[in-house]
Amino acid sequence: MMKEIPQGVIERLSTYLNCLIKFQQENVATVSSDKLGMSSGVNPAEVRRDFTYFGTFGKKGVGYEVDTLIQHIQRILGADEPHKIALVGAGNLGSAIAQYQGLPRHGFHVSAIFDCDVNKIGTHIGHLEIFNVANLPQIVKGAGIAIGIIAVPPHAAQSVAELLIDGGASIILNYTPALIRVPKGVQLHNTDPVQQLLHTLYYLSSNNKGLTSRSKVRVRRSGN
Amino acid sequence: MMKEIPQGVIERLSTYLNCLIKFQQENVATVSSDKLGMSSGVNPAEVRRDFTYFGTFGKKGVGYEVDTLIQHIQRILGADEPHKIALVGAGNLGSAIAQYQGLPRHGFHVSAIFDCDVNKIGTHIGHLEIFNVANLPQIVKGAGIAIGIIAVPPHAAQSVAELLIDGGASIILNYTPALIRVPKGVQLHNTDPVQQLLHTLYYLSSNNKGLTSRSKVRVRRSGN
DNA sequence: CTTTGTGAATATTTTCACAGCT
DNA sequence: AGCTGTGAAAATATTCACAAAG
Repeated sequence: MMKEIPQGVIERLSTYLNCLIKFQQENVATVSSDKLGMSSGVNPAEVRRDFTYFGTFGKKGVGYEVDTLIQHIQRILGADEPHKIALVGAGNLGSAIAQYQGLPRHGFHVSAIFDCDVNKIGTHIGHLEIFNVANLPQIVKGAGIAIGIIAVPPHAAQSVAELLIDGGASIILNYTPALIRVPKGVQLHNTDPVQQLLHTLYYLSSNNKGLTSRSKVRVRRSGN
Repeated sequence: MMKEIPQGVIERLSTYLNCLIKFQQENVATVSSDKLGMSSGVNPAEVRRDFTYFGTFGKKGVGYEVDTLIQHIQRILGADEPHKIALVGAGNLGSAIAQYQGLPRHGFHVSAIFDCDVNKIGTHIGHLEIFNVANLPQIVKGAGIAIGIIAVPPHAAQSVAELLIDGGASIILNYTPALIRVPKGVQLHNTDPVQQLLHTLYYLSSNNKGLTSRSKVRVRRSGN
C-alpha cells in the first residue's frame, strides 16, 4: 500500500478550491501556501503537504498558479465533470436548494425533483417538473443519478433514503434531523443546523479556554 | 493546565446526544458504550473515553442510563438552557429554517427574522415579524442574541455577518457559499451543500480504496 | 458475566525546520 | 530572496486490553 490519504486532506482540498476560485475572481494569478493557508485557516506547511499526496503543483520561489491548481483539485475530487442530483422534497428547503446558484456553478445539476404531495406533483420549480416520489427509483436509475438530497419531513427521511439507494444513489445529503441508516458503500452527510449549533455552544460558555484559530474555522462531523 | 479536550470529543458529544434522544423515544432505559458506539459509528472505547473528560457517568456491568446521560451531555454542551437565534434572510431557505421543528426541540428559538426587501419587512413568518436588517445590531444587542444564521444571497453575506457581530453575536451559521471573514472569538460555520458534495465526490471515483466506516459516518470540516 | 474507566500502545495528523530549486 | 517539498519531531487522537466494579 503506497499512501494513505487522510480524510482531512480531502476536506481541506474543497476548502482550498473555494478560496482559489475567490482568488481567480480577483484576478490573482499566483498564490503561496502562506496566502492560501491564511485565507483557508490552515497552516501553510499543511497546505503544502496536502498537495504532495497528489503530486507537486508548485514552483519553488513562486508559489502555485491559481488556474492550474484549481484544475488539479477539481480533477482530484472528480469535480471536473458534471454531476446529477435527485432532490427529494419540494417545500421551502427543497425550493431553496433547487434554485441555489452555487450548485450549477460547481457542476452539480438538480436533474429531478420528487415529492409525495399530489398538489405539487406535476407542477414545476424553475424548469423542472416535480415527480411522484413513488417513481423515484426508476427515474434515478434511468438517469444514472448518484447524488440524492433529502429535504422532506424527518419521519419520511429513512424511507426516502432507501428509495434513493434502490435507485443506485451512493451519496446522500440529509437535511433532516432524522438519523438515517445506510448500507456500507453509501456516503451519508447530515446537514442539521441543530447538530452544528450544539457543539458550537460548548465554546460559548466558561469552558471556553480560548478558541484556537482551528476550532473557529473548522466545521466537522455531524453524526449519523 | 489539567486536561486538553480534543475538538472531536465535543463534536461526537452532540452525535451521542442525537442517538440518545432516539433511544429515549424508543423507551430504551440503558445503553452500553457498545450500543451507543454502534449507533453513532464510533469505537466503544472512544465513546467511554470521551465521557471521562467530563466525569464518570456509567455503571460497570450495566452501562449508561439514557436519561441522565442526556442531561449530562446537554449540561456539558450548554444545551440545557434555551438559546436565541437571529435569522437573516426571509426567502425560501430562511422560511425553511424559521419553521424547522428541530431547532425548538433542542432549545433553539428563532427570536428575530431580518430581511432587506421592503415587500417582506413588516410581514410575518409564523408569529414572527420580519424586521429591517438595518435595525439588526440594536435588536440583536437588545435581545441578547448570540447566534446568527445567514440565509441571504452570497454577495450580502459579509455585511450581514458584520451586522451580526456588531450586535454581539458570536456564533454564525453561514448558509451561503460566500467566504466570510470574522474576527477571532467569533465562531463561523459554513453549511454549503457544494462544499459537502465536493469532497464526497472523491470517494465516488476510482480513487475510492474502500470507504472506511469512519468516512461514511463522519461529516467534517467545511472551510471558511 | 457484563461493562466501565483507563494506562499504555498505536496510529494519525500537524507542525517545524531546512535543503534545494527558481 | 522567496517559496516549495519533505524528513523528522511533536502533538493529537484512537484503539487495545485488562483490572475493578456491580
